[in-house]
Amino acid sequence: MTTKCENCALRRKDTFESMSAEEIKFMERFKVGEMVVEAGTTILMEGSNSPQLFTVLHGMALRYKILLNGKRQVLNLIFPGDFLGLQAGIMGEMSHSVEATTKLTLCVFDRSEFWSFFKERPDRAFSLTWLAALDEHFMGEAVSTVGQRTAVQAVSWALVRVFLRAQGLGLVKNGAMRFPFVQQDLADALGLSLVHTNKTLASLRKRQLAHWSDGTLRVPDLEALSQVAMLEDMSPPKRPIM
Amino acid sequence: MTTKCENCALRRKDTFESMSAEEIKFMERFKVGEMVVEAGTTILMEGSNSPQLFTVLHGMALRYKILLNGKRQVLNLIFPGDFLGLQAGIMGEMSHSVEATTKLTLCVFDRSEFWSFFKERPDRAFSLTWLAALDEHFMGEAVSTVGQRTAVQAVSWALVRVFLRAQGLGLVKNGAMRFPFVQQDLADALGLSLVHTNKTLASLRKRQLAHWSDGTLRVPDLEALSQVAMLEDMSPPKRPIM
DNA sequence: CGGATCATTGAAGTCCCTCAAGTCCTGTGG
DNA sequence: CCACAGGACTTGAGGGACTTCAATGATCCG
Repeated sequence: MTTKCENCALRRKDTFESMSAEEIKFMERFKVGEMVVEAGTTILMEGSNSPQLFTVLHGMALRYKILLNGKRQVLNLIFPGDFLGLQAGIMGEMSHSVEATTKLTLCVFDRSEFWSFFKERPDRAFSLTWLAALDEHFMGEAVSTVGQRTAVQAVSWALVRVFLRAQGLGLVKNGAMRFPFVQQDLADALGLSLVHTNKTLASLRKRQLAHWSDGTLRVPDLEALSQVAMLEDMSPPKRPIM
Repeated sequence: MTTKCENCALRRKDTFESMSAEEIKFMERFKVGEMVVEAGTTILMEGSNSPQLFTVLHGMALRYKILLNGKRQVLNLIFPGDFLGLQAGIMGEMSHSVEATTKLTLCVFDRSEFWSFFKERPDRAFSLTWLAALDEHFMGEAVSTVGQRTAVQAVSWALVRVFLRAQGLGLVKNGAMRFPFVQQDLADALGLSLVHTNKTLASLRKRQLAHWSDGTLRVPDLEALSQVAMLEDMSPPKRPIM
C-alpha cells in the first residue's frame, strides 16, 4: 500500500539532492507508514511532544504560532518534501503548530529511532542539521521582510518564494500553480491586515505582476516580481530530503 | 595563553548543559586558538564562506542582514557562549553578517574538522542540531514579535529576552546588566524607527518597567515587563555549548 | 433558502514614520 | 583651553502607510 522510498517520486524533483541506493534503503527502515489527513487537521501542536516525525508527500500546510492576545503568526508555508517535527525531535517540544491546508499525505517516521540517525548515519545527521539551518535562513528572510519591507514588497516577496519553491517541485504548469491558501493566511504571514493584503494583491494584479484567485497563482514575469520584492538571489539551494 | 576548555568558565554557567570530561577533551582537539577583536569589527560577512567557526567567550555582538534598499535587519543579539558560523559550516555560505559590538574574545575552531563531529561524535552532532533548532525557535518568536506585537510589546519582549539570557549567564547584578548596544540596534531588530523606539523606551522608563541608559539595563520587575510583552514561558531551556 | 466562508471596497482612525531641531557628551586639533 | 565636529539621545510636529470598522457580493452547502 505505502510507497517505497525507492519509488518515491519526490526524490527525483529538482529541489532535492540525490541519495545513494544505500541511503534510501536505510531510510526505508525508519518509515513506519503513511498517513492521510483531511484539510483543516492539526498535525502538530505547539507545546506538544509528538512521538512521530513526518515528511510531506502530497498537499500543502501551514506552520503558525498563536500569541497570548489571540493573534496568529504564520511562520511558513509547507510544501511536499518538507520535514515536520524536527523541533520536537531535538528539543522535545514544538514551538509552533502545523495545520493541513489541503488533504495531506504524510510519510511517518518513528521518533524513538531518531538517535540512530546520529549514531549510525552521520550523513543523515548532517542532512538533518542542514534542514534546520535552511529553516533558520528562511526565517531570517522572513523577519527582514516583516520588519523592513513595505506591504507591496512583502507580498511580492512571499509570492516569489512560493513560486520558486513550486518550480523546484515541478508544480508550475504554464506559468501557473495551485495555491490553496486564503488571503488571511498570507496576511498573518506578513503581519498585515486582511484588508490591506487584499488591496495589495489587487494592486499587483492591476500591475500585471501576480494573479492569485480561486486557488491559482499566476506570475507572468517572475523577474519583474522579484525586482519589486527586492530579491536578488532567486535560486534556492538544493536541499536534502529526509 | 589560551584558556583550556577544561577550565573554561562559560561551561559552568546555568544556561549550559554540562559536558562529560571526555567530551571536553574531544572539544579541546578542535580548538585552534583564541581571537580578540575590537568593537566594530565584522567577524562574519553575509555571502562569505569563512573557514572558521567561533564560540564567543566574552563580549557582545550583533547578527544582521542588509537589504537591497540599504535597510538593516538585526536578527539577533550575541552573548557569550553563542556559536557563530554554523550556517557557513553547513550550507557553505553565511546568510547574515556578524559584527562585534564590544571588544570580543572568540574561541576559534577549524571548519575543516567539521565533518568529524558528525562522523566520530554523534552526541556533538546532536548538540549542533539542537543549536540550530534553538535558533530557529528564537527566530520564530522574532517574526511573531515584529509581525504581531505593538511597539511597546515588542520592545518589552526584546528586553525580557535579553535579561533572561543575561541571567542565565550570571551577568545580572543587583537587577542590572551591561547592555552596550545603541537604540538604533534595537530599532533595527524590531522593525521600528529610531525615533519611535526612543519614545517607547521613554514610556517604559516612565512606567518603571525598564531603565536603559548609559549602556546599563535595569529591570525592576521582570514579571511585570513580561506581562506587557505578552510572554508566558519565561524559562529558556538549557542549551548545549559547542 | 438561510448560514458560512471568503473576497472586495469605501471611509475613518491610529500607530508609527519622517523631518527637523536641539542637547549632551566625547574626542580632536588649533 | 576652547572651538568644533561627530555620535547618540531626545522631543515636537506633520504626514502617511496601514488598521479597524462596516457593508456588499459571490460561492458553496446542508
